Amino acid sequence: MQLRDARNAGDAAAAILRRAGCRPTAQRLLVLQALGGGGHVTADDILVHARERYPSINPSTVYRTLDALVAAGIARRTDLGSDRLYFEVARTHRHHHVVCQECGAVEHLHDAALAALAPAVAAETGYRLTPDQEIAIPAICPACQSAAPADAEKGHHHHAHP
Amino acid sequence: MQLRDARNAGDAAAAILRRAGCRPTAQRLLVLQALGGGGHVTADDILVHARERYPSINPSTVYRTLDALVAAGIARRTDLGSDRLYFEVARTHRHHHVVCQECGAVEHLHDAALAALAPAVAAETGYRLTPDQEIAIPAICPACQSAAPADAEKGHHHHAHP
DNA sequence: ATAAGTGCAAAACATTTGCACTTTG
DNA sequence: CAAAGTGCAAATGTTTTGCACTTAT
Repeated sequence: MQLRDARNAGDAAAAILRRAGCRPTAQRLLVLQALGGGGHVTADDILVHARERYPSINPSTVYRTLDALVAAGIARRTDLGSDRLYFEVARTHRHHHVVCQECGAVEHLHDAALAALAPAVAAETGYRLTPDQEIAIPAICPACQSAAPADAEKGHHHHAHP
Repeated sequence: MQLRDARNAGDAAAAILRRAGCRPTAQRLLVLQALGGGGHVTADDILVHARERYPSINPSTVYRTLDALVAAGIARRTDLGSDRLYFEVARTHRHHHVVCQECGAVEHLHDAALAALAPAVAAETGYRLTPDQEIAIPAICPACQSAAPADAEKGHHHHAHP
């Protein structure tokens, strides 16, 4: 049945969880799987994904699992400028995000691209950039640039989160 | 009584409201006044300020007034990376924000300081920066740099919003 | 008078928490 | 079995909304 399937499919995932001191339950494997796409997802995205295979899973469980994964350094909580929290698999190297204001698409930006920022900020304000926080940069993605010359008001496409 | 006082003190403010097509009520003048400090405040900050002079003012009124002021271009809704919304008086020139992760202090950053950013973002991702969105940059303010060498965990000072 | 603005109570949200029950090791 | 994890229901905190009442013009 579903329980066993989920557990078998996620041998590597189970190991990841164990290493983090978490018991590999079906629910947690599904959360990890939803995160595994490499994209940026909300708790609700994860819940929806998990419910497909495990309908009884509860939001609390998703939130608690995410907390545990973040604490274990497996997941990362990311502010993308909206009112909800986003989560992604933790990467080893720091990166930032460009977020399309039209469709919500998100891309990574190497830390190096912001190299010039720290000195400029320090010079103007004396503030020092934190070495581990990510910066969310509102922007327009290439697809939306060509698709919608200037209709900011109406037809928000909202492609899925990439 | 309070009503008249508030109204007299805010002749210029009343004019601002009228120009925006808003009737200058005591409540709105107080919202404007709370915003007037030039800082970044939450709806609740404004509510607290307004209640000092007008105890019966309601959160809904603050929110509705802020909506109106934002729509009129008088106020600006600003994402400072927290879970609540911040508001400030709209400036004519675009600027960004550095936000101290230790105490919450906020400073402005001239758009020019980010001049190098747009080309770097375009080169790496193809995304184009939006001309009117602000970027919130998490950082550590000078005061917190010297005050707290490395106690990220405990003594969060949380000075008032500047 | 008429439209705009207000207060209140209730709803909408995303997220958190207390607690009893179930699962894992 | 004990500890960890789960579901459920209720609470949280911020923001929004419906509606009847008040105020500004």
